[in-house]
Formats: sequence, C-alpha cells, structure tokens
Amino acid sequence: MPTFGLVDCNNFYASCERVFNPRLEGRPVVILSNNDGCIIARSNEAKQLGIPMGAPYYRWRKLCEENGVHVFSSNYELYGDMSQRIMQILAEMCPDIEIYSIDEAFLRVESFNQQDIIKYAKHIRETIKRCTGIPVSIGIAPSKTLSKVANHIAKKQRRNGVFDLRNTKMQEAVLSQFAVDNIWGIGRRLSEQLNTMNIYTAKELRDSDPKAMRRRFSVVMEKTIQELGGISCLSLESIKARKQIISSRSFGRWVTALEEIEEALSCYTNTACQKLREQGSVAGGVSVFLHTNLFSEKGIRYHNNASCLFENPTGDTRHIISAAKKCLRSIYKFGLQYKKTGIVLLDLSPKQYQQQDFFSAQVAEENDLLMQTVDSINRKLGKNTVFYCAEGTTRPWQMRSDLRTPRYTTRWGELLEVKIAGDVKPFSTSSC
DNA sequence: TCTGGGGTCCTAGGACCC
DNA sequence: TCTGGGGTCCTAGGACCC
Repeated sequence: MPTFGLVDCNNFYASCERVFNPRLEGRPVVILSNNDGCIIARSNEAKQLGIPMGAPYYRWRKLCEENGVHVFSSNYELYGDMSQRIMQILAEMCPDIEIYSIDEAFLRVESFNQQDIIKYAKHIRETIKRCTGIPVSIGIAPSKTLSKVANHIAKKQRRNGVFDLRNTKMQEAVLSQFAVDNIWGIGRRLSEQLNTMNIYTAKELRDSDPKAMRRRFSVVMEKTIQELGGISCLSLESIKARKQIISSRSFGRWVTALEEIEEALSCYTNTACQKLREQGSVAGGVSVFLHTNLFSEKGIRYHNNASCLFENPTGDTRHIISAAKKCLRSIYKFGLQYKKTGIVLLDLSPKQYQQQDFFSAQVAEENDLLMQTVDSINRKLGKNTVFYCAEGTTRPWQMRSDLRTPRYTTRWGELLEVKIAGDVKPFSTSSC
C-alpha cells in the first residue's frame, strides 16, 4: 500500500523572518503581498488576533498597530532561497519526493516499517529545524489527500509536529470532525454546493457515491472521494516544464502614460523570459493584458487583452518585448488610469525541439549566445546588472515594498550583521 | 413538419491550489 | 486613498471535419 508523507513548513514566510530576527519569536507577525496590498502570511499569534488570510492590509492596519503586530513586505528572494535549502535536505533524506509548492513537499515512505516511518519523520523534522531554523509539520497517510488532513492535525494538536493517519479507525474519528471546506481540492464554491446536499464533514463526503458525485461535479471530485477513503488516485509528480509563464504586477501608483506602461511591461517580459530560458523552453506566442482598478466603483473600469503568435518559437527577450509592446498598443486607451499590466508566454515547447529557420540559423545561434551571456552575468552579479533600455531607469510605476527585510542569504551587501556589546569572544557556528 | 453521427480542436470561464 | 501573483485542471460550447 502506498504511504505518503506531506512535509509543510509552519507559517513559512513568518518563520523565515524569525530565523534572522529571533526577537519575533512568540510575537504576532504578518507578511504582505506585492505592493503591500494584502496579508498573505501570518504567525499563529497573528491568527489568534483574528487577522484573516488574504485580507486587504488597509482594513487591518489599525488592529495591527494596536496589537504590536510586526508587519513585513514580501521578501521572495529570501523565502525562495530558504525553500531551496529545505527541499535539498528533504531530497537527500528521501529519494521519492514531489516539491509541491514553496513550502510543501510530498514524500513516498512505504519502504520503511511501521515504527520507522514515525521515527524517521521526526528525524526529518529535527534536521530541517537544526539546519535552516524553519519548523515543519509532517502528516502521514495512505493517500495524498489524507496526508494533507494528517498534516492539518499535526499542526493543530502539537503532536511533535508529526501525525499518522494510516489507521482506519483513526481516519473515521478524524474525518467525522474535519470540515468539508478544509479538504484539499474543495474550495468555497464546492463546499457551498456540498452543504446544500447536507455534506458538512470529510466523512460525509467520503461516504457519498463517487460515480454520482462525478456526474454532478467532475472527475476531480470523484478522485477526492476515493482518496478520502484511503484509495490513492494521485501519485507523486515529477517536475515538469511549465505550460505558461506569467509575469505581472500592480503599479505602485496610477499610471496613464503609454511610455510608462511600456517600461513596466518590458520589465515583466524580461522576468518572464529569464524563467522561460531557465526551464529550457521557447515561447510560441504572447498575450498581454492591461486594466484599470477593477475594485473601484468610481471611474471607468477597463480590462482588455491581446495576443500574437510568433512565426518561429523564440526565447529572445528583445523579440518578445517588441511583440508585447505591439499587443499593448492595440489595447491601450488614452486618458484612463491604469493599475496593472502583465504578460503571459504561451505555447511553450522544449528548446531542443525548436524548428530552425533555414535562412537565419546563424543569426539565431548568435542571439542565443547573447541571451546566455546576459543570463549568466545576472546570475553571477545579481538581478538587473544587465537590463534592457526599454525597461526604463527611473521606474516611477514600481510597486511599493517599504517594509522588506534584507535578502540575507542571496546578497553579499545584505548579510546579517551581529553586533555584540562588551567583551567579544570568538564563537563557533553549529554543525550546519 | 420532418434535418445524422461521430469525431477533433480550440477557447473562455470556472474552480481550485499555494 | 489603500484589495497579490503565478500556476493547474476540467468542462461546455462553438467551429469544423468527414
């Protein structure tokens, strides 16, 4: 029988901040989204204050100030690097691994015997904590969906961060207390519909008729029901190349001038193209979108997009920037106050199967070399060491990120400084 | 009056995830 | 005043084919 372990970092972004600022331990911490717009991560103490996930920060600012909540802008460079370190440790300790998100990974662990699994899970947990400072929880169960449930329990009930849900009696007990909207794959809409069918708990969903539910909902629902019953339908997935790459940001302020939007779009295009080449793909086309503030009741609400396909798939930033600008000009309307633009790279395919243009093969090769050189300079010397004029230099539209901590682990200039008062004695760091 | 059957491909929109 | 960003999968419906 398959056995899955789900390793999930506890309040990951908040924990990353705490690693470099231990004074935050035991205190409420929240992390804001890009542009300091929404609250996207909370420490347990912040959750206890009733601060919800995804809420606009301006509505909670007062409560945060009154309760001494420590508020930070997102520091994705730091979180991404911490994530890589954790995933590397996991991959070394367990060969069958699927990195599911920045802070989660599924493991296949059935080759260990009954007791060993729990012991090993605790060992994994301690190793990650010791080497990175990040606390994790591990749920163990016969399907991925149940391992998600188990992880939930591991977090809530302080069972040394590990919870075993392989026993069917335990499954009965846990699922009958587990709200249906907490199940992986059941969101707000589906749980509303399930409630109208008198299904409120995971056990009630598990005991429904999978075929009938498939007809009413979809195959995804059928699989969820099977998985809750301990029948594994979802296997570990290997890392696949992305099928599309999006890069977009809201502006830090209103933008009306086409030139400024073009700069921002060029900048996002550059980011997207770097990701494209990193995964060894070329794009067959682009789609560009542009919109005003869609939340606002006042003013004109405008949302539009345009796309174009390339004659030959390409990974050349210059070519893609110029195509993106053409799309943008076709949807830009003078006089509106814009809030956001973005680019989607479409129709991605592996570069090695790229159809060569017979008449310009050599030019393509030279362009490749140029892109490789730009990428390697930016990798070595830091992002944006070399950039495109089209991206502009003053960038007044750039997003707000006023409360970001230093990128301690990826920038030499931002290393953690330790100030020791009084008598200074040399000390050694830990074994990691 | 009455208008087949079976298939593919594409896209938009919905729902979900972190 | 102030509301993130980046993904995936599924389905329905339209267009088109023979």
